[in-house]
Amino acid sequence: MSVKSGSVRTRGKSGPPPRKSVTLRMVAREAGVSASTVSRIINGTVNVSDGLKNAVDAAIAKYDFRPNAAARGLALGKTLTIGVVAQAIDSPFYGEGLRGIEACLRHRGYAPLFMSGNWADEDEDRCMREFIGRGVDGIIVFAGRLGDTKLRSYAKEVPIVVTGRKLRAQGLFSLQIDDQHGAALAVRHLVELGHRRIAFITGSDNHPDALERLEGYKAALQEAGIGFDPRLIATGDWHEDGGVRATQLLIESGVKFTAIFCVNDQTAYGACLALFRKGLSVPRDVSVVGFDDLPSSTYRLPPLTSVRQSIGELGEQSAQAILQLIAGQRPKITPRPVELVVRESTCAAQG
Amino acid sequence: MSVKSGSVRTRGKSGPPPRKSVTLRMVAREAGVSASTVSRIINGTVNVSDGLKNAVDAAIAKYDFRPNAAARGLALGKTLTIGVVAQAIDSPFYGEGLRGIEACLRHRGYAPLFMSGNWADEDEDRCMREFIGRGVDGIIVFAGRLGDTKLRSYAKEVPIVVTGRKLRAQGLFSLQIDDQHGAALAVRHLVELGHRRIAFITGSDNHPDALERLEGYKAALQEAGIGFDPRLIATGDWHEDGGVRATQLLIESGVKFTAIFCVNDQTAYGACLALFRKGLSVPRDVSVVGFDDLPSSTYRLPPLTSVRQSIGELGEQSAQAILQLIAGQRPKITPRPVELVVRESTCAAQG
DNA sequence: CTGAAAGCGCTTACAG
DNA sequence: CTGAAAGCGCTTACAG
Repeated sequence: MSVKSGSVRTRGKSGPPPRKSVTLRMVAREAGVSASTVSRIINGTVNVSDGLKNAVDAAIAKYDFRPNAAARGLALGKTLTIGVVAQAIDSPFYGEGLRGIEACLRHRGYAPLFMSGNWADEDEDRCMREFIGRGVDGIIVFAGRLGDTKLRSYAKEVPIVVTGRKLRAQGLFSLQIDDQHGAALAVRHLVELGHRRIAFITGSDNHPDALERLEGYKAALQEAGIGFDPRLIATGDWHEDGGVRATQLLIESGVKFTAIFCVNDQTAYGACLALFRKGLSVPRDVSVVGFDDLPSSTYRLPPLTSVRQSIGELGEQSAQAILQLIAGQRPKITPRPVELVVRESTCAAQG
Repeated sequence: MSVKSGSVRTRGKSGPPPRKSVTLRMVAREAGVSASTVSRIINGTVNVSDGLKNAVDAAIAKYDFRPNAAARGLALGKTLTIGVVAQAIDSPFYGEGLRGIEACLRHRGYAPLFMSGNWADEDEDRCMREFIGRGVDGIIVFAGRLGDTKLRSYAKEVPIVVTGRKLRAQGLFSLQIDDQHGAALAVRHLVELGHRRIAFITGSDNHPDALERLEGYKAALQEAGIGFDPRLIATGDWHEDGGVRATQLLIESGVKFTAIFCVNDQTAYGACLALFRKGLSVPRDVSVVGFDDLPSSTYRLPPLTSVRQSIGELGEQSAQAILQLIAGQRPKITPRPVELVVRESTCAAQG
């Protein structure tokens, strides 16, 4: 933090270069018209003669003029910026969603402002306030955990789109995938392969998604006439590490199982590693199914069977929805249904 | 895109809620002082009596006042925003870097504006212009590929930090890791394990990082008295898929090898999968080493031996550097040296 | 069709 | 210590 005297001495020279901004007025003077006219031409809110348009375009090009976004935002009351709350920007899950959001937004002249909630309520709340202070035109809460009440109240200040809830309100839209159905798909697949002792590794802290997936697991079991055995349920943390630990516990508990359904792919990666450490082979000894179908699941050893939810697409849809909300329309968007992708981490039960 | 008549009818009601912004003046009136004073109190640029301060704080709290960032930016000539150019936001490599950047920035009141260059010069260039138009206070080009000349010219308009180059100039700072040394570390490790036929899968399009790593590979080989065999060099694309294809080609070419050094971890993941498909076991039949040491490499089967460069830390350092540049200081930051992390994808050469 | 003027909400020399 | 005023760069009714 301390500044060496040498650099103090030269600070004047090493400082930031003078940001000589080109303004609308300079362009206007060059083109021989008023700033208003240039503004209108740029925004296409007026019809002008080709000659005039060319003159203005030339002036813009000459000065390499780019309108000041802050000034524009102030005058317009909007910033062409969308706040995006995710839990962690480095996470295969969020990464994919953010890519979808960015891709969609960029085509419409909007830019995303990303912030991480770090799986903590206070952090997520801070993100919201920061976004509102920055005057974003809308906020996307991607797989967040902020309470519905809080969300509803923020929605009074700025349009909000959330994923993973049923919540609807004025200026608030939510997009939800069918977790329960997806989980049932996974378990049915295992049942069809002859598995009867199927473990489930859930996520931490009773997250709604985990609860729904557990319901789907139970439903599919019941459907197949298999009794629910609580000893087959272990708790992870949505990350690889939780999958490793939960699987170790499962093995050490001595309970018998020939397959594991994991609450998400990262948990499944961990489960596979724990199995490997115990000398168990996937799928020969234990079949494993994940949920999400992250891009990297194709490249796992063995490639992972998983329930696909197109997170990238969900991101795109969230972006579309927030833009519609901003435009004063009610979004009519439904996420694509989940589907099972069978790869090589599952096979028929032994014997 | 079309709007159903039903929603048109109710548009007035379903539109965005009136964003009744609380302004400095309202707070000032409430507190019985002028806007100037409130502004000064908020910014801490003045000493006031406790009574006055409390009154103002109360008024701020009462109205839940949050200064308008656009107005602030316009008046101050800065936005407290840093543009970050990455190639893809969904990528384990960039994800880790962006997390580091975000974490560091947030503590200083700055927010990152992310955009993806998509490995395309034009896209990256567009990001730069967009950022400048939005008046970001600085730009971080994280593992970008924009030409040095272009970068130098942009640096005249706004402070820039780039990773992966030697480039230095007024308002420009670069952070570079020692690719060559890292590659040599990997190959030496393989040589020590008795490998003599070591393949190298490089990245696409002669990216400088790939070139440097190739140099390191050659140097370590020479050091060990092993001749360079061009048939052992294959080209990937920095992604899993390229690793798969390159490895297939290597195998099908009939050239003998007992180890593969990959230009990055994702390529190594692909190599492992291709090996698996051909019935070859890692590390028993072929040892594999990656570069980056992505978080997920710990959880691969088998856990991957890799050259660690702390990308998250590099992100943090870039953020620190850009902040220093903005403050008019010359950054004095050096990335942590790379190191080899030995896991289970490498073992002694057979026979 | 085009320009002068006011205004977006904040900051900061400039005077008291 | 505090307020009135000007200014940041853009947009847009309001008049010609």
